[in-house]
Amino acid sequence: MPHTAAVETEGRPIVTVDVALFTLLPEEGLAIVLGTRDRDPFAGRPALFGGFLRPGSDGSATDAAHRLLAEKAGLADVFVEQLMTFSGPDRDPRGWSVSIAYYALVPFGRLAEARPGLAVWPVGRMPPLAFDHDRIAAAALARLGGKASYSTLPAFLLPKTFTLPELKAVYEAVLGTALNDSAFRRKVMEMRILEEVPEKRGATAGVRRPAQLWRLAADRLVEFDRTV
Amino acid sequence: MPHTAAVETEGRPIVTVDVALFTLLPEEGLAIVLGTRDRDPFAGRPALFGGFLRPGSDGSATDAAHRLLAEKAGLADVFVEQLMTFSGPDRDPRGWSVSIAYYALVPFGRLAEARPGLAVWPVGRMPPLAFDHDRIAAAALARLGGKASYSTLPAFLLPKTFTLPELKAVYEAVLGTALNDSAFRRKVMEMRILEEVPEKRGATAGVRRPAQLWRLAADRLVEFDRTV
DNA sequence: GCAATAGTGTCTATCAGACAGTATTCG
DNA sequence: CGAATACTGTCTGATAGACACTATTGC
Repeated sequence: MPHTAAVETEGRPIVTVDVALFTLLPEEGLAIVLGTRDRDPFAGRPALFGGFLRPGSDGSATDAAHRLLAEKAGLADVFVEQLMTFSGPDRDPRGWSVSIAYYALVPFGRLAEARPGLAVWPVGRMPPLAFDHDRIAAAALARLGGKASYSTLPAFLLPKTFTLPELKAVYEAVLGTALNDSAFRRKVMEMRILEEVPEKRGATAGVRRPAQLWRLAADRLVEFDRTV
Repeated sequence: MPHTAAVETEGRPIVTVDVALFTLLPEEGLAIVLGTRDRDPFAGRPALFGGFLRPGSDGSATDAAHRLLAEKAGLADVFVEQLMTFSGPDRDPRGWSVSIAYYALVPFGRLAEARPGLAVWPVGRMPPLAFDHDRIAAAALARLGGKASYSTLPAFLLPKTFTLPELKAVYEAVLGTALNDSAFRRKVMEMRILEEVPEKRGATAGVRRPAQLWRLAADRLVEFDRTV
């Protein structure tokens, strides 16, 4: 007789996975990318990319997060990290529910390949979202801001190669504060988190000196023992 | 027909809450407090304090964590914080499962009021645990060590009132490294996280000067913008 | 050469670690 | 008074911020 006999099958909560996707707008800074609820509850409302966990086809909640980003945002190979899990009787009108929440970061340029119809809002003026997604988005933003200063997290909002002024700008956008230029360069160089790309970014429109291109030395998120 | 098939096609995963409880042993430092599985799977094996989430009676997963600590460890009013959520088809032999994991901290003295029969193991030599609880315990330890240096977290391993040498010792135990005495005192004082208790701890056994007693100024966890 | 941005060098203030020195208790 | 631990003061080295300075491009 299998162990499963003892498993309680009544009274299990709804289990969903919800992903708060962020990008960096060239002008307006950090922004959230949202889908639209296509059915009740909250039909028509902007929402995180979410859906039911599918035991059987999903290998883990993280797999589900990637699947949902592919299905609902049209994006594959995006940086995803677990945020935390929200739960309770009232957060979903369909019943007692658990949401395993994730945040994800995508470079602005990659939105061209995303599903059409996504909404992008600067994080300062987000619309009201479905369910308790406002709360999840706020928690994701807080985590982003907290983790940015001691990790390579903000770099995942940039394309694979980037210049130091671009890297500094994205740290400033996520941290919400200006950084000292020479100190930033010094620390980033001392921490050896970057690899030089043998190429420079030529002057774009205006008149300026082209900047050295770099890429992350490690493909994964790296945490520092100090601050940028 | 095996029950597992029904479980997985039924569409909702098993949802449990598991709590890794830590304490501070007077001699051996940081230790984990474990229960014993009283039924299959893993009957007789040491395990975190865990059980099924109970929608209907639990108001949230955090409520469930407190309930499980009360039921299985006999402890109420313990510091509890969400760690992260583990999931997958193989982590529980009963089927595809989600575990919302928490860590909890209790002063050693309070174990006197706990349920008898709990096992306490220094974190350096933990036995093999049921399910994937080893992995959860390792993640909890990593989080503890990471968060200790910029928060009041370690203080929740001490009784309500404590001396500065005791506070320094618990930071050292959790961080696994020695701290500079005068720098520690300076920083703790500058951060104003402590309130003086108008009392001193008299010499216990040996010969020594009694130390000033303090308590946390805030009842909740406080995070710093620097390191201790 | 000028404008504009990229990148460097250096001074200084701040903060953490080292450690000597003082304080307070018990026996 | 000596031993032991609690606590303080001060020196020094490391690090971050400020900011002036140099470098490299387009026009």
